[in-house]
Amino acid sequence: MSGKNCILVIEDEVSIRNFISSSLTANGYKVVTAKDGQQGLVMISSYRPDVVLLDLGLPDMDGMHIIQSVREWSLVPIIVVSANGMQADKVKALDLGADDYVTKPFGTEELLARIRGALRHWQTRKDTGMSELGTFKSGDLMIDFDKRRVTVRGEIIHLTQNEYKIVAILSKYSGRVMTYDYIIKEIWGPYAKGDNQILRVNMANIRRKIEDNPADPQYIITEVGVGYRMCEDK
Amino acid sequence: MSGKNCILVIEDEVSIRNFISSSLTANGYKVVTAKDGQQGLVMISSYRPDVVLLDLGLPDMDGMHIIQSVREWSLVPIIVVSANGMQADKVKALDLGADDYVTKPFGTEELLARIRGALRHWQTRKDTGMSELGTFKSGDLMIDFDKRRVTVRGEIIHLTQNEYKIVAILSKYSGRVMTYDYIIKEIWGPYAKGDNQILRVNMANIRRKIEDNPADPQYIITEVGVGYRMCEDK
DNA sequence: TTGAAATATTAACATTATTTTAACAATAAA
DNA sequence: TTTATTGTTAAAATAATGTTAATATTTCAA
Repeated sequence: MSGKNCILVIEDEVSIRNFISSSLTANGYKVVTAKDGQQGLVMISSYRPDVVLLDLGLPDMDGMHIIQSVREWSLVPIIVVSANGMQADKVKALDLGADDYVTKPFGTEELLARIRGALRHWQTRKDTGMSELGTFKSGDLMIDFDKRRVTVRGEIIHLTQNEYKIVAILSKYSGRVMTYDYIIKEIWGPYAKGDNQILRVNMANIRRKIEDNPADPQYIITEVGVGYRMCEDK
Repeated sequence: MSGKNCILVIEDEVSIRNFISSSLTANGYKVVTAKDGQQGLVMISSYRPDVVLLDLGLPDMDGMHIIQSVREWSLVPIIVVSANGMQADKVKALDLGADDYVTKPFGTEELLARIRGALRHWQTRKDTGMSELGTFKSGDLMIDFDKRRVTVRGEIIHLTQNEYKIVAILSKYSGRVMTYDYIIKEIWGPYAKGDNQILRVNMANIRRKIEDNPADPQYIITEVGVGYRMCEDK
């Protein structure tokens, strides 16, 4: 990795901007900031940051609009910063092409983890021309996409077609939240009914098969109101 | 190696039969004898010896015919005993599937060496299977791609053209799920009808031939909705 | 060439696996 | 607490696969 990774922080509140800025700088990132959407869009195109941290609650411009604009010409990872409880916003942001989100209030560790995740994904997408290798691994869980085989501690786990598809989607984008809607459309097609009951049943079955304690899942985490997230390898 | 190895001696001359029999018994082998071809064939199928010692000059039946008959259903090592000078016979016997030969007169040491060799080959073929390029092995199942020969526990399994192709495809990519579509296109060409009925019938026939319990297959596993998978060697 | 044997294909039905629905329990958010 | 969301279970409905037998088709030897 040559040089520091550059993070653009788009955030109107000075205190939060400073907090993020110093946290990231202290951890070896180069940081640039923008105090509103207008300035943010300009800086994305001029600075070409490696990651964008975007507060959804900006004064001058709807955050969704920024995501949309950027996605018209760039795939730079966008991590959305949203106020707690605004679940609908998270879903919408992810749908529009945001890569991940953190909820206020958040700690440095969480923020750094998300940024690392975004950078890693971005890197592999650039390196391998997507198609992230033939296997996924997280803890004792292993997925061999070539063989279409899932193992936990070496034991072969049998998954049905839909179960496998769900796990495959989640692990392909591990570390990122995949919205219910996205997963459902991916498996049952665009005309599937909006309800996520089937997905819930499938998830229960998957967890029964891959988790030590399905009531306290370690691999697939629920993000209430948003979707599921596969943990990245530790 | 549990218990003694069993050697079947097919030989019409009493003196030679007794000589061989006592030599082998003295060296820890279990020996059964047959005095003609007819009796020999019966004993191979009933006693399942580990090695067959076959005199080519039998009164009732051409030795070549015995080799041929046995090779239709078993790979048990056959050591041919031939009169000196019958070079053409040796070649023909080996072509038909004999494993080795000794020429009369022979000594105990030579005979024992040949038997040990045959047992060793047989054992490694059974144990490590593969090792030799061009073969596949999983459990008791062995496939010799060069000879186009499939055996289960040493017994030769006759597969039809299509059955063999299916097994060959699956074992070539063992451990990986091969989709119905791929297999069908591979065998019946790109314009085969999409239905997999034929494949299902073929699979039923294959399993009846190679599986201990076709209702609970150990070698070829079905991945519902996807395809079939040949188990990797255990 | 013919006819028996082997093989391939088709069709009908049995069996099994998966998906979906529904009712309710547990948990998290407001 | 109250409500919304998610988890869980079991039964019903659906779909996929296995199995058998009858019917073509091919192969091969006389």
